[in-house]
Amino acid sequence: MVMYKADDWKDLDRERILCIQKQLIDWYEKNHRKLPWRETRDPYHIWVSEVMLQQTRVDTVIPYFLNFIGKFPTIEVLAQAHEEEVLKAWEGLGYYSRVRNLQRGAKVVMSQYGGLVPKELQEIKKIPGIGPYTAGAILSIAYDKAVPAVDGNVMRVFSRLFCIDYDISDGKTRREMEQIGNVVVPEENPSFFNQGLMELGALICTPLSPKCIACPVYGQCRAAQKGIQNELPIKKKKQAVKEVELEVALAWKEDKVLLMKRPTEGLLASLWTFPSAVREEGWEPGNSIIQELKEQYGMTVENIAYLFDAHHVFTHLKWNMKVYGCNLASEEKLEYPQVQWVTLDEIKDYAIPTAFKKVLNKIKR
DNA sequence: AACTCGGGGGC
DNA sequence: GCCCCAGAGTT
Repeated sequence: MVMYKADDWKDLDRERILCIQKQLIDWYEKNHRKLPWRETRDPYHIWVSEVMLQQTRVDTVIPYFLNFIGKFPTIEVLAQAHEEEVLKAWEGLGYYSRVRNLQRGAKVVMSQYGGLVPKELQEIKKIPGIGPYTAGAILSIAYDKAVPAVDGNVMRVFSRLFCIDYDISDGKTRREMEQIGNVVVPEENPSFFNQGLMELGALICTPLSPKCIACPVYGQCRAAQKGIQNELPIKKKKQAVKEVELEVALAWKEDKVLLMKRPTEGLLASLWTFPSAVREEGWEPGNSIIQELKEQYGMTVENIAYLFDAHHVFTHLKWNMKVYGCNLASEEKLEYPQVQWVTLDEIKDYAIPTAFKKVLNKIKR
């Protein structure tokens, strides 16, 4: 069932590479989508778009990108912004540690690189949040450097174009693919070439039912020649989803509800949520959250009542949320900055993950 | 090398 | 409801 070895690219002749380069770049020039981050060569704007696109589809990213660039138009502004405001601009995008890395990166560029995104691969990779893919994307798109930018789209295209059956969920496969990228990326217009590969993966060479009939490199595609484009790429790893019961407390004081800032590491790091606790095995309903409020903040719950259920599925985790209304002992003092009483109007200023937005929406109804 | 980290779209 | 989508940091 193996088609070609992954070192098949060594057999690629110059003529074939030139053909793929020309057809892809021509196709990209005629067919690429007009997107906000394609209107600029500002390496910072490219950087922001690439970090967003690492995790989210184009249609979702567009409004976030415009808002983010509007609020933080330069590296300097981002470096000096309050983290709360930065997180708020990322609210709903997910993977919140990435935007904290982005801001860390902005600070590094200001302090170590005179405010300019470095142009050398070795240097740009040192910046927090910039790995092999993002480094290649910024250098090729913003600086016209002939380096590969291998993301999931590109690995899928390569696996089909060259009939490579390596498991793309394996880390070393990406390094193999990067070697291929090094061979095929042109000195002339590496920007359009790399973006062309990714655009092809997004529009034509899609994960399911690829549109080979419209593909500019159909004639060069070894998988299509064999009719096995639907069997590629090979991807083995699958994640199991764990289910947990999460108790959530809606603690009211007059018209205000209690919010808490989550720890700076782990799931939904640094975001604001209602107090919550994973239900302990064998505990009475409600007791886990009562215990959490007591142990973490010295708060005493006077009474508690089950309100409703909500659900949220993460990649590897499902929360079955049990939402409780509760009253705290009246004399509770809040000496923790990570604890706030907030009106439903003020809540818009806090970065709240989608899982808890769902709970919020149920309250408002 | 294995694990962690969100949320959305297609069918 | 079940399937799919990804790249970077950490350990």
